[in-house]
Amino acid sequence: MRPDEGLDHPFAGDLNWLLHRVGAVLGSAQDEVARRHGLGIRGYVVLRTIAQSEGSSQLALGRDLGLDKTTLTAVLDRLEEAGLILRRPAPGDRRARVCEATAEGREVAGKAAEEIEATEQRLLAEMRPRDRDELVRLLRQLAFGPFADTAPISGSCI
Amino acid sequence: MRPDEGLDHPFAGDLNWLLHRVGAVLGSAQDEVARRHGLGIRGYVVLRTIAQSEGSSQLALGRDLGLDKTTLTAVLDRLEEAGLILRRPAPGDRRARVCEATAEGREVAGKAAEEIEATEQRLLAEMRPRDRDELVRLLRQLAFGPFADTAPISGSCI
DNA sequence: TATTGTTATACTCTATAACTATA
DNA sequence: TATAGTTATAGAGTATAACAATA
Repeated sequence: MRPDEGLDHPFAGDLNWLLHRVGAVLGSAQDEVARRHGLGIRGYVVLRTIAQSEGSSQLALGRDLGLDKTTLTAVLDRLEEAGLILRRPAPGDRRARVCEATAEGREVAGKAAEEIEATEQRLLAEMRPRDRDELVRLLRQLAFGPFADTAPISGSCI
Repeated sequence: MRPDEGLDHPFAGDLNWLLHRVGAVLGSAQDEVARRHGLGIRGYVVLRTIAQSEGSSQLALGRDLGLDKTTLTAVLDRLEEAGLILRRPAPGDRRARVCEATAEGREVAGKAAEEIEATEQRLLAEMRPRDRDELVRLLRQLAFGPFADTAPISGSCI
């Protein structure tokens, strides 16, 4: 890419547009992979989080991922129906339920993760690894800094 | 923010999740501003592009912004109904129509743009300007590099 | 009285395809 | 036969509020 590529585009300097445009291309490619594993990208994110965490409640899960509880209920319903997760009453608070991945759920999450990472590598093949890491570092700085305490946003594509 | 903030989060290293999370927080704040001007964030993006360009056809507009034609038709219908744009037959190709902003459309686009930029500055107050510029540069490298020729994606939040 | 989670409703958005008009 | 744009329809996703159970 030429260093000035895209500079004539009306939103070439607009952070929000760039985030959504790059996220849309990467996200739709990864969503396609997730669908081949019987999940959407959102189902994948939720399942993988559950598989990697130790029995967190639904509200805690929603806070971590920026999803509100009604959206999360629908996603968990599908994952549970597919036998990928279980919901158990939380020990110590009978209002809450904690989610656990089943053995099959962990297997699906792991296989999907491998393919989804490969998809990212393929799409980012032209970018220097150092730039990719820097991009992640800068985004993390926002996501876990000033943006960390934002209320859940459902229409967030994930 | 501590340098290791968020590193225990299951998706702290996932580029796609970070893009969507940061985009959701920034995007929903800017969408709220756009709504106060009678637009959504997508209507704002389309209107501003039209206001800054010289009579481009609808398909060209869609290609620039990554929107497909059916989505764009609906957005343009609302902008035209609100008196912010006009659609004229394209000179030289009577199938096509070119879009132009009205005086009111340019005024609304300009005022909304000011407030939307201020919103970004407020949310990014903690980030060094150099880092913000680097973030935009890296995203642009993808958006106008390997991602440039991706087909329109409607479910892209913008 | 507040919190966890579910359900119901209406609303918006999207995808697909069919369609008109023109090239 | 291909392209620019519109319309129709069905499906998915979302937001809001109300609700049950528990704290």
